[in-house]
Amino acid sequence: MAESPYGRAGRPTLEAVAELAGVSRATASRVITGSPRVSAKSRAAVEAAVSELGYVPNLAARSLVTQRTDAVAVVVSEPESRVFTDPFFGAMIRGISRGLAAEGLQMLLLMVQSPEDAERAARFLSGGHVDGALMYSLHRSDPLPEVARQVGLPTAYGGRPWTNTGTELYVDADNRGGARNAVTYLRDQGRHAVATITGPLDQFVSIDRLAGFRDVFPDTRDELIVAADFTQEGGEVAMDLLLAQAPELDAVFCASDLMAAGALRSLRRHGRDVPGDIAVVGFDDHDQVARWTDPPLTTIHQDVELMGHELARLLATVLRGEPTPESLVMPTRLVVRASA
Amino acid sequence: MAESPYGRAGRPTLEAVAELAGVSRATASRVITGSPRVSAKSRAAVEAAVSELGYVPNLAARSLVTQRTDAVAVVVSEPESRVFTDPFFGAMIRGISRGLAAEGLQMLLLMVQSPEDAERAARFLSGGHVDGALMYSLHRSDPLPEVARQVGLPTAYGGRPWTNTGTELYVDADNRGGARNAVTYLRDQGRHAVATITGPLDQFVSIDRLAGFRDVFPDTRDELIVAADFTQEGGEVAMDLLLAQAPELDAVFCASDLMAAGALRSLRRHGRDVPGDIAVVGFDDHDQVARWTDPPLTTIHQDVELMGHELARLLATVLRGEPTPESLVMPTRLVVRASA
DNA sequence: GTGAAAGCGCTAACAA
DNA sequence: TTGTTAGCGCTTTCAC
Repeated sequence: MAESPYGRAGRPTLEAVAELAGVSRATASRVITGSPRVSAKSRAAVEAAVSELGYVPNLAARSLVTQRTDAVAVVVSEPESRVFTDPFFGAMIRGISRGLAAEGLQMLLLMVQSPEDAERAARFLSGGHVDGALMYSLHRSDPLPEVARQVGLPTAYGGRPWTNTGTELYVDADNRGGARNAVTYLRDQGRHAVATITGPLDQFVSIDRLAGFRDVFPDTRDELIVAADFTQEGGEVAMDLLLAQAPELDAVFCASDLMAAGALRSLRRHGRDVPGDIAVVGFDDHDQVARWTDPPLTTIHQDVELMGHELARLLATVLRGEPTPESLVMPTRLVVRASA
Repeated sequence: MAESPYGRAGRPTLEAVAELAGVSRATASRVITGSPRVSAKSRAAVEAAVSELGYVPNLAARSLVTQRTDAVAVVVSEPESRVFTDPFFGAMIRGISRGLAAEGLQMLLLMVQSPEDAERAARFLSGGHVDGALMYSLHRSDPLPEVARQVGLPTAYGGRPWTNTGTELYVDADNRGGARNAVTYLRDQGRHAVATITGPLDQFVSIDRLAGFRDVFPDTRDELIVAADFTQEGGEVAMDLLLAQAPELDAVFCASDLMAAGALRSLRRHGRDVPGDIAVVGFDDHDQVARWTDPPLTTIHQDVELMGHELARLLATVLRGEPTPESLVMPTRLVVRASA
């Protein structure tokens, strides 16, 4: 009796397909991989065999020889509470997902919440299971970019990365320009005691938005600057603090819509009218947030989904071996609603 | 000159480790895989070589021979807009992620939004890249459970699956009991024109919650039952409709907190007092929603994160080859706040 | 255009 | 305890 052309997992192997089609394994492989050097006859026979057997290539075997996996890891190392609360993450993943799909790449989402997770993720990234990685919302102490660099894994970043060899590929929003825009608008409205609620200052996104604020009000005293964590709760607490230590303020620029929503809550609680007493501007322009706050939020618009899409394209370009593309800085714009 | 013990990707192979440690590849492999049949001396030598070289096993090669990947796919086939808006998904993934991590399994999240995505996911699941799959929030027409069944991929479901061979493993909440509880509470409060806003009726979770409602009010007329889509917007529109076609209603049971939040919005717009004119009960008890609505939501509590965790454990048990565990139905309980 | 054969990097018998 | 050997399922020269 002949050797079984079925793998140990019970699924048909290329061997089985070749046998049924009456060709060699090599020819069957050529058909599967879409090589042009196959006769129409062989191709038809192999295709028939594939569908009759329900053959699906064993990806481990393939990637062992090709050294590729056609899969890309997306690393999100942020407390889960934020990932599923802040629309930013969803929009980013949506864009990445679509971009990757368009390039024929499978997206694998790795959520890293703890040092053990980071360890596991590092092993995964190093293990040759993916051709490249996408990382975003990185903090200064995140170890994964260094891991990727060491193992030579092609990586693209959402937001400017902390590692800086000058060769990192990234897609960023014009955070500084956007912030400058927002704060200029407040100033032009005649506000002169303008405060800001920043994100965590171990992220460039926060640093850049604060820099934009300072471009307009370089001499702002410390009482008007409070760092929070991009969450609604954080924004609310920060606003309480601002109100306590600088009661004369007449405007606040929040580095995210969610924090702005929290600030609005605090202001309502304190009986301050928005924008009458205090003007509020956010950053992000998330549909789910900015249009639903009371009053609706004046904010800086950025197209996060597009950023995710471009990020995926950038990495795909690198993976195809094409000349390294340029990093991208995406434009932002002010959207005026009722809060300022 | 000797053959290079470095793989084509430039990373050291087991061969290199073995050579540096002065042992055979087999012994090196034993150390890596944690076999006890190795002398302390060899073990030390191999471990030293591993860390000196920064060796990481090639997972494709390993899984080609072991037929395992130690990775599990989590399939979420729901419009992305819901996935990142409804806290349910985040909580579930968080629980799964922790459960899988505790079992030493890598989680791979596959988001399926379109038929092409489903196609790609099907190929991925069939390709031997994962040892098992977790699927939840399934609709009747989702093709992936059947794919998993056909290729014999161990799978566990969040919520009762539509495929029914009697052998499916699942973790579900006591949806019917919870709904019954909620509606009984409303009846006991003296409400007699009780309406309900259901989820999509191609999901068991919606069917079961509606069944619980009917357990208490079997003769409810059609005007008091409106199907929505689990979103806040859907809940709002559904409430508008209810108000129009059954203006006498004095209570409404919503099959999710998000829909309840939408209903509250509609009621406020129509100038109806909650709970004075109309009592509202939700389902889920999401921290991020139920405690923040105005008024805070009376709702049915379920521990979604725990469900995710148990789901992961169930699958891990199967993957270890242990006797198939029992499916789980998790308890729910009524949490009374201000809306009813 | 096609097949034979080599080998990707690893684990797991089987011997020693 | 250790090494030798035989593959896992696939792609890809290299001849024909």
